[in-house]
Amino acid sequence: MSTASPNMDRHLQASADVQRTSEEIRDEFLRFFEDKGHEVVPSASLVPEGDATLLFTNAGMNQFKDVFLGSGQRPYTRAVDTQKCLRVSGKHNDLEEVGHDTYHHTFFEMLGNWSFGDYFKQEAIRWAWELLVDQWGLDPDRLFATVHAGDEDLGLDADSEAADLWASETPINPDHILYEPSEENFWMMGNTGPCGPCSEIHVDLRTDEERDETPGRDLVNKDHPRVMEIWNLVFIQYNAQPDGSLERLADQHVDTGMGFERICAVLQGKSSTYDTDLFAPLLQATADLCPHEMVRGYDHVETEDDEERERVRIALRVIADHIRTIAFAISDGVMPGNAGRGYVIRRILRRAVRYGYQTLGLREPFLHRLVDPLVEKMGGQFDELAGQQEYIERMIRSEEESFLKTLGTGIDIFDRVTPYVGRVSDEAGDDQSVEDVVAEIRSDGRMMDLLQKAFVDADDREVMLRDFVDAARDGDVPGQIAFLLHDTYGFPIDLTQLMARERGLGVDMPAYDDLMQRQKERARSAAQFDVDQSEIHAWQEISSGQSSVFVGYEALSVDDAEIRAVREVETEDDPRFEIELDRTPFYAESGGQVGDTGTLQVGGETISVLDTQRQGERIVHTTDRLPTDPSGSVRATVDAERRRQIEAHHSATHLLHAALRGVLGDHVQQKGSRVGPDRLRFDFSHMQGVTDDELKTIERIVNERIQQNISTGEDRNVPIDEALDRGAMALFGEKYGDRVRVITFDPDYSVELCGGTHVGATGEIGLFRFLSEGSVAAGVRRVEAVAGGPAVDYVDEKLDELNAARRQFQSLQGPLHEEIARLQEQRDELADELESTRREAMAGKLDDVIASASDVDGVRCATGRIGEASMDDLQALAQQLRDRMGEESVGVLGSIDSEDGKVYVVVSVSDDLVGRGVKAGDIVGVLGRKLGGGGGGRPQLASAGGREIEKLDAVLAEAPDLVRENLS
RNA sequence: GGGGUUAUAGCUCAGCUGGUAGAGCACCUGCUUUGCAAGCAGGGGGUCGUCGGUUCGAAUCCGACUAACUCCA
Repeated sequence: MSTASPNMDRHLQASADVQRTSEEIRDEFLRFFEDKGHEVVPSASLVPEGDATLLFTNAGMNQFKDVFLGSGQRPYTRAVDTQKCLRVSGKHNDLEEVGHDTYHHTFFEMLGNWSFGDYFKQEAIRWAWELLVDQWGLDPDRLFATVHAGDEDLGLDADSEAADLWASETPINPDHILYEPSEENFWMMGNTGPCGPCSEIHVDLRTDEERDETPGRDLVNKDHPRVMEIWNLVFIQYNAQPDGSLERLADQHVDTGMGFERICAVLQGKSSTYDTDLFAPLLQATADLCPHEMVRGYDHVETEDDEERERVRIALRVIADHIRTIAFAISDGVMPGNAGRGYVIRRILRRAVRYGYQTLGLREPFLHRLVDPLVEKMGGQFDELAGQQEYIERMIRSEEESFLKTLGTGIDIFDRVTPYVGRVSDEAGDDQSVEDVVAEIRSDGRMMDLLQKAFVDADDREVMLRDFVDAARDGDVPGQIAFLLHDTYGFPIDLTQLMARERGLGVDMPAYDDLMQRQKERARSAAQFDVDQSEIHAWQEISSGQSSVFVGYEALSVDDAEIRAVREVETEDDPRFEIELDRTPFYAESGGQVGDTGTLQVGGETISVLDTQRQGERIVHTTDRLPTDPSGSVRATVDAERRRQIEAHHSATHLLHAALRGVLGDHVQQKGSRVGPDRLRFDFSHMQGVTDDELKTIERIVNERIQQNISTGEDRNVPIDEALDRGAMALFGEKYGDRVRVITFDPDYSVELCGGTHVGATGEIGLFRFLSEGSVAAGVRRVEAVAGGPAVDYVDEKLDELNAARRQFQSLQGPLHEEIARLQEQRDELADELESTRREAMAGKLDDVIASASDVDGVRCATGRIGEASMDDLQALAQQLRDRMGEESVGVLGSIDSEDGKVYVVVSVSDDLVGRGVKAGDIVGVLGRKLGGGGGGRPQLASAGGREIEKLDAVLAEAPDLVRENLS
């Protein structure tokens, strides 16, 4: 395989005179269908909009799911697109396999043409053939079409309609039309819902000799690497019912998918997708960065060692594949992190770095340098990539750096452990030598520390050391160490294995796998407990008709609403009730704007609405009770003052968003927001902290816009394309229909897609002030701010505080902060002065103590009571005493801390006496016990304390005798 | 959501079984010196993440919280 010449397959090449580039292929596909009345639709984000069941967009149909389900509509009935897709898990694509073969990818493009209740099988089949054969010149003799063979369980006959159309609409060899079972040729979205038979086009890329030997039709759907599916035409014509039966749909749809990378390989006569021009620049750029002489390029790995060459090529493929995934994911707003989508991307990035590090010797950040060739190749089609190139590069770079750092600590730990493993292994036969090594480990504090972290199961140190030695005797790094490296320090297990191999050692994998298994079980069992404690009752229908119509853009109260449904929700605290109305002025929490509160008046009762939330199509009012008679007319009134404050904050958020982009740059993207009545919070992508100067500028711009009193432009029902053309900012992770609401504050300043409520003109916001700026995740900053009344309150509060502070001064010449600094300096000086006077005073007492020293067997023994003194003071004094008395001396000082009700004693012993074996700790220990406490310390200076204050004098009097005992 | 680890000077980190907080680099002052990561002497700089507990005494032991790293889901 590694010796495969890129030109080997020239005989397969569609038309030798035309070698299409990937850009041309993509473009020709889009144009082909555009000419047939299809709307060219941009790829949806890799982050699925409003679909919690899906981590990443993984098929072309994701963005049209709502159309097939009947819940959404589009202004067109025919569409064509290339969809960015990510497949990083699942049975058909194990991440760890990508790169090892020559055709799997984590990121790929899916070309597709779509019919929403418009054309059906006939056109889909005719056009597919026309594009592949007439335009792209594929050899008809190498093409096969499969159709659904029928399914008894589903009660379906064979799709002879499709088979007949292949025969009548195309000149395909009738022998090449094959019937395949449901598992290959029947498509379902889920257990229920839209589904239908499909028809696949396969191509046979084998040599003529091979084809003569075995007919291609025998190899279709047989996982033959050279006989593969290139296009899947799905005919959605049924709706699967819960009972398993199929109902014919009124609207029939076409959903097709053609793997872009694969068709490029076919049209360029390559045997692998990695040989196409899509990957060539990435592979070459990586090879160019590789410091190894022999790695000149993907097809030029100059070594005689076939295994080594394949290892290098695998690494190149892994990196070329992964950089696409990483860059595209980041461009769609995914941040590498330690949870959810971000964690997936981080893992992929680390896998790429690992291959570069291990196989290609790339020890410096390199991935970010591949963004440039990638943008060069794909930026033309995908603006989000080209537009954010710098941001993507910085993001990847900082992620690479942090991983290399992680690797660094891992290597340090590994290097601390392995020498011991190596030595035990070498001396395995000689028990005495092994014991010597163990003794050395015991005295190596940091090694012991590591072992304790690794061997969490071991009851004591001896068990731990024995387990360590057991593994080491076999020349294995213990699995516990490998697991610690992986689990705690993020050091990949295969790197541990590689480095062990380099040192002639192994890794105890069974032990490692066991620990890994337990970690997984822990996580799983913990997840099971995660059920909501609250019990939700079923909705009780009160009346019927239209429901949950939101009228809150115009009105803040409705007089004659009707209750449609109610239910009870039992929570841990109080019971809560939920009410749905036919129409409501209450805004349900959405787009960061919190839900409205207010009241519902039913009959004579007034019920408080505590919160308003959206549940699917329902607008749900949360209340603390239900009306006695829910059938009456309802007067629904929103807390107008609160709503006004929310609107001020929401409009301010839009002004802020625009100002942030203006000041910091276009890489600023909203990552989340919360708009409440009292403050607003706004998260956005930005790599560094926002400086005080920048905040000031932004704040000033927002306030200028407020003062300009720009009236709010509200356009409902704008086609999404038109809105985007106007430069409206759309958010990742938000679901937008085809018609959207656009909020504009000056068409040149702020245009956003938004469903929230706003002030009539910016002047109503009044005032805008930042409260804080900080980080919430790598690359994401959060600012908090206030607007309107709360902003005025905030400024008032600050001014009051300032004024109160200023009033503290009779006359204030300079600015307040200078005055405070001057006072602080003064205070510090005074404190120093006071402290030194206090110490002097206490030191004065030392004179008396020293003067009254008695002679105990030729040693001067000074005892004294200092009065009130803290432990710290007493220790400092004892130190002084020791210094002043010199050799052949012992000092005993006592003091009382009447506040804490404690008594302290400190004993000092001169160095020469310490040399003779007198220890201050011993003396003080005895004294401490007599005071009802304990004590100890160093031989030179030790302290003790107790609760029995009244015994201090007696204890001090006994001290000389004690010293005498210790002298002997 | 559940584990593990870490938090000590501006930076990188030591500080073992509780007993006066340290090193290297950086910084300041002086001396020496034309070159290379200069040399020598002296100096400043720490609420030991925050709060609470145990203890005569806590950077060290225990608990809670915060933040960072990391694994699993």
